[in-house]
This record gives sequence, C-alpha cells and structure tokens, in this order.
Amino acid sequence: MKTDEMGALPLANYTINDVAKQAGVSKATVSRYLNGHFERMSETTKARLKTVIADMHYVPNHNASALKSKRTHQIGVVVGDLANGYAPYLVKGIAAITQPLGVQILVAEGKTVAQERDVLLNLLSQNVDGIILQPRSPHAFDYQFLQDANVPVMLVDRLIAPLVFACVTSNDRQATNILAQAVLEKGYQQVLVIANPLAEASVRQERFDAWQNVGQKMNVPVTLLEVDDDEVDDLQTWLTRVHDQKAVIFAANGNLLLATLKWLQHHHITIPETVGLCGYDDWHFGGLAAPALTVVNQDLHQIGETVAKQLMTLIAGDDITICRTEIPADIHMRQSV
Amino acid sequence: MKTDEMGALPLANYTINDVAKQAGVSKATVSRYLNGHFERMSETTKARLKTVIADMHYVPNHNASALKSKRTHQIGVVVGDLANGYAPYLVKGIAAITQPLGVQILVAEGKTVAQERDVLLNLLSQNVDGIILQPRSPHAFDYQFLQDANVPVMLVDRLIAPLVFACVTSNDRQATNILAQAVLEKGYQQVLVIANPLAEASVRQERFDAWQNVGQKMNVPVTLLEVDDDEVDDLQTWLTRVHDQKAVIFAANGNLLLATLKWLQHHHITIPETVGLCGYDDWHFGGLAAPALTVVNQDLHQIGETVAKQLMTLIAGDDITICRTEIPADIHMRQSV
DNA sequence: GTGAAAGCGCTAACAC
DNA sequence: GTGTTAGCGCTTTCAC
Repeated sequence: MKTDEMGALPLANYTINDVAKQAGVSKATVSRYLNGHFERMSETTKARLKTVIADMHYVPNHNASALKSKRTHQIGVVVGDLANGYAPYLVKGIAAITQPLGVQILVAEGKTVAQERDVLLNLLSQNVDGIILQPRSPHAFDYQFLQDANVPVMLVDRLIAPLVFACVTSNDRQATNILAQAVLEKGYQQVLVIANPLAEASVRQERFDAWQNVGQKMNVPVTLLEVDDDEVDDLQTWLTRVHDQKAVIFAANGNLLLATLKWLQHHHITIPETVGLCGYDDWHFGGLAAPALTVVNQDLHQIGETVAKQLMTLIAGDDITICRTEIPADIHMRQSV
Repeated sequence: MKTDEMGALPLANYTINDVAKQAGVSKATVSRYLNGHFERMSETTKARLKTVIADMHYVPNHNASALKSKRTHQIGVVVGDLANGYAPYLVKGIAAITQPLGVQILVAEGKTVAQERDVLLNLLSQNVDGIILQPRSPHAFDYQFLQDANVPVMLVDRLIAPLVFACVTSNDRQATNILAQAVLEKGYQQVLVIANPLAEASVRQERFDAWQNVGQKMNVPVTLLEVDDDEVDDLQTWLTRVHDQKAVIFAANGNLLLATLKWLQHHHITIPETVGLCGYDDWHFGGLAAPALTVVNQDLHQIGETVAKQLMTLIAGDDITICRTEIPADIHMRQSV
C-alpha cells in the first residue's frame, strides 16, 4: 500500500490490515476499536487508532463485515408507489429513526404482487437486516417466503390475514367514524364512497364499514363505487341518480380524492353546493383547494417513526407482540362539505 | 445441510457449495452459471443447475459476491429533503431505470452540508456502485472526497463549480424566461422573486437572472426577496410598497410557492386581482388551487430516468462528457396571473 | 467444459 | 489488553 506524504489522500482501498500495520497492532484490535469494544483496551491504543484511522481516511468495508457478522445495517422499505403522496412522508419518518443509527434504507416499489415479490427476494439476497412493507396482498400466504427467510418484517398501512407480522397503521375505523358523523350531521341524504377494490386491503374495508355504520345509524344510504385505476368517470351515474338530494362523496384515499376533485372541477360541478366532498390524505394541500377540503389526515411521519422503531427492536433481537399499532389521524373540517 | 422432501423450503442459508454438491459440479461452475458465463458450459449442466437452484430456492449472498467482485448493485441517492415534492418523482424516475436492472437504491437525506457528507461517507463505505446527488453545496471542493473515492457520481437539480461531475437539471433559464415573458405581457408593473439564498445554488440564480433580463427588456423592476426557511412574512413590506401597481410574485420553488399561496390566502389577498402569483413546481396540484396556478413544471420523472441512465453508463465503465443535460420543463399558464 | 485453490476484508473465538 | 487464526460465501485465474 502506498504511503502518502501529500496531504489529503484518497479515501481508498485501505484495509484493516493497513491500519493495523500503521498503528503497530493486530487487526483484531482494530476491529475491536471499530466496533466499539473498548472494554479492556488501553487508552493509548485507543488514542493511537483514532489518529491513525483519521490520518489514513480509512473507511471500513461494509461488505466484508456484513459477510462475517451477518449484519448489513441496511433495511428494505417496499411501498406500492413511490410517487404516491404516502411514500415520501413515510420514508422520511423512517429515515428520522434509522439515519442517526447509521442504518441505510433501500427503497423499492412493488406495483404488483409479482413485482413486490421480486423486489423482496432481491432485498433478501442483499441480506437486509429487516424489511418494512406496505403489502400489496392481504393474504399471509403470499408472504410465506418472508417468514421462512426468518428476517424481521414490519407491515405498514395495510394488514395481512392472519396477522403474522406486526403492523402500524392509522386509526382508520375510528377516524373515519368521526369524520362520517360530523359530515352527516350537516344533513346529507346520500353518500358515495369511492375506493379501490375493498378486498385488496382491509383498511379500505374499515373506512367503508365506518361509513356504513354511521349511515345506518343516521338513516342515510351509503353507496360504494369501487374503481381500479383512479378513473372516477362512473360517478356520473350516481350523481344523476341523486341529483335532487343533498349528497356527499368520500374518497377513500389521497389519489382518489384528487381524481375526484379534478373530475368535479372539470365538469363544473360546484362543491359543496351541488355535491359535498371529503376524503383521506390531502398531503398538505387540501387547504389550498377551492374549496378547502374536509379530510382525514394520517400522521405519516409518526407512522414511519413508529414502524422503524419497532423494526429496530426486532432487529435487536427483542420480541414485540404481533399486533396492530394505530397512530391517531387528524381530522380537518373545512369548506368542502 | 438438510435435505427437503416437503415442498416449499426455507429460502435459507444454502450456499453455493450446497448447490454445487447437490448438482454434482464444482462451485466454480455454479458461479459461472449465476453470472451468466455460459460461453462453454454444456447444455446439460446448465439445465441441471437451473432445476437444482430452483428446487433449493437458493439465493446467492450479495455481500459475498460484492466483497469479491467489487460490485454491489446498489446506488446511493442523496436528496436535500425526502418529503419535498421534488424527491418522490425523482426517485421514481430513477427506480424506473434501476429496478429492472436489479440495482437497488439507497436513499438518504442530506439536510445540511455536514449531514450530507456523513451520509455520503456512509454510502461509500457500503461500496455503492455509484451515487446520484442533489448537492447542498455549490462548491466542488466540498466534494473532493467523492472525487478521491473514485466512484461514479451524477448530480441532479443543482450544479457545482467547477463542474467536476455530470449533471441533469431542467432548462431553468429558458423555461423561466418564457414564463416571465408571458407573465409580463399581461401588463405587470412590479415583480417580486421569492427564492432561497441564491448563492447556495446556481439554478436559483438562473431563475432570478431570467426575470431580471426579461424585466429589463420590458422595463419592469424586479425585486428579490431571499428567505431562508419558507417563511414569507417579509413580502408584506413589498406588497405595501407596490400596492398601487399591478404586481406579480414569482416563487422560485414549489415549497415557496405553497408557502406564498398559503400566506396570501391567510391574509385574504386576492389572486390575481390584488397580486399575481406564479412559480416553479406545483407537483400536480397547482391546477386545483384557487385560482389555478401558473407555473413551470419540471419533468422530474424524466430527470430521474436520465440521471439514472447516465449513472449506469458511468458504472459500466464508459465515459460520458462532464456536462449539464437539460430536460425541458412544461409551462402551464393558468389563472393566477 | 470443468475443477482446485487462493483470496476479497472483515469478525470472533480462543489463546496468551 | 492484545494477537493468532479460522473462516463468512463468493469470484476468478490457472490447470487439466
């Protein structure tokens, strides 16, 4: 290995052996130093190593240490759609916990169950220490291979049945209940819930159930419109049917809320005069729309932090109970209903 | 290693040795198979390995192969703020290129130059094959260590001087020029440009320069308000000063645009009657605001794809010219001016 | 066309 | 308190 006399030297190619030689100790000692095993290391060697490592700009090779220690200090985060307003806040919440710990985040997108499986397998082969997954499928058997792989897994946003991994979501049922109650008290006679296919995710079902329950209690009919691709043209039919009643639309997620808002604006349907609009997740700009939107806002940052903390616990080898942790969502009553 | 008779077996702990033994070949042959070196492999062993690997659910250990081959198939992506509307679309664009290639993305956030340095060093120690960086600092010397590390680096969104790494941005100067021209043709007599500190990023300067040039040509004074933290209270002063003139505000990025819009709404200042508003990056909801916003919209997905492609070229060992690639932005003229 | 063997850079017993 | 040593699972010459 080259010696350097000329100042700032390449952050490069030095190995633990070079450091050991330079410091006049064995590489075991260097390794101990690097891993913070100072229990019975003399202050002198400690100090010496500190300066030598700094001088050499030595950077340990993670791959080698991971190979040996079986710890990569990397976790995988798999979301359904990276550009969905959900993902960034979630990832930021996760990063707030992991980054100070020196744990890196591998993000990947699983747009279909098959693609999700691919990226998960890929993540496993990278030996990630753990995985945070917004699952595409509600069925545990689709994730059998994850259980078999014996890697810590946390779910976020969606549940699977049976619940074989711990999960963090918001309090969907409760929050939707409160919103529904508040909205229906304004005297609406018809409700349309626009959602992606309920069967694919149990929280969707919960949000719909909440409306049904409140609707029943207050004697207001609740209609369901399941759409697959944020294409909301079908709401024309419903609008026609209820045109002489005071009606309100609930869009069950942020994308649908936006799609619906755009559709209504495009068709020059006034909100809330002709039809009321409320929904889930305005990603900080519901207040800017015309009119400002009444919404349930999930605390994504908190969800991310919580799921990351629980994953870190699992990775540390401590058990946690396999259950759903619910993070309270905020409800913003504004002018769109 | 256990043999399995009972169907789906743990995706686990099999090594290349196990596969070799099971297939009755040497691990060298298995390795060749895994890496697609079929040049002179008999069809029979090829077929045999295929089935054995599938049967065993063997998954190669990336850390081991990375240690030996010096290729991790991971790239680092460092952005200033993960929750900024910029990041998700960019990352998605990058993922569109890398995911099919089996290249994983390590995302990290660099909120300050110091933190950015930390995460970059961390990334280097993970032996990422390359780095995409939205640089916090405009000075190349802050990234000397990256050059020394001899790792492929691509910049995105912002330049550094001298330009020692290739970079992908939008056509800031040109797009802003077109917008400015179109806006001023509406007869505005005063312009306020709200931006984060210009000195920190040359594209900010470009956007301001564009306004200055157009303003000069059309004889309209252009004022600059530099704010540090999306706190736009100071625009009160300017508004008072120009209250009897037809005035327009240009917010130089999406966050500032939102902050400004919120501030104006909060102070019940009508747009565009009292003051016009336009800006950069509405992240798909500028059309929903009241009134719909006139903006320059960067093609973030395209930027992400482009920067990822160029990085892949660099990683493949091919040279690219160190220059700035500009992706045309869209200009949306709407009702806010 | 395939195998043997030498490491990649690190960790963790186990010595002393 | 520190050194010796045996691998972790893979890739890649170099033989044959």
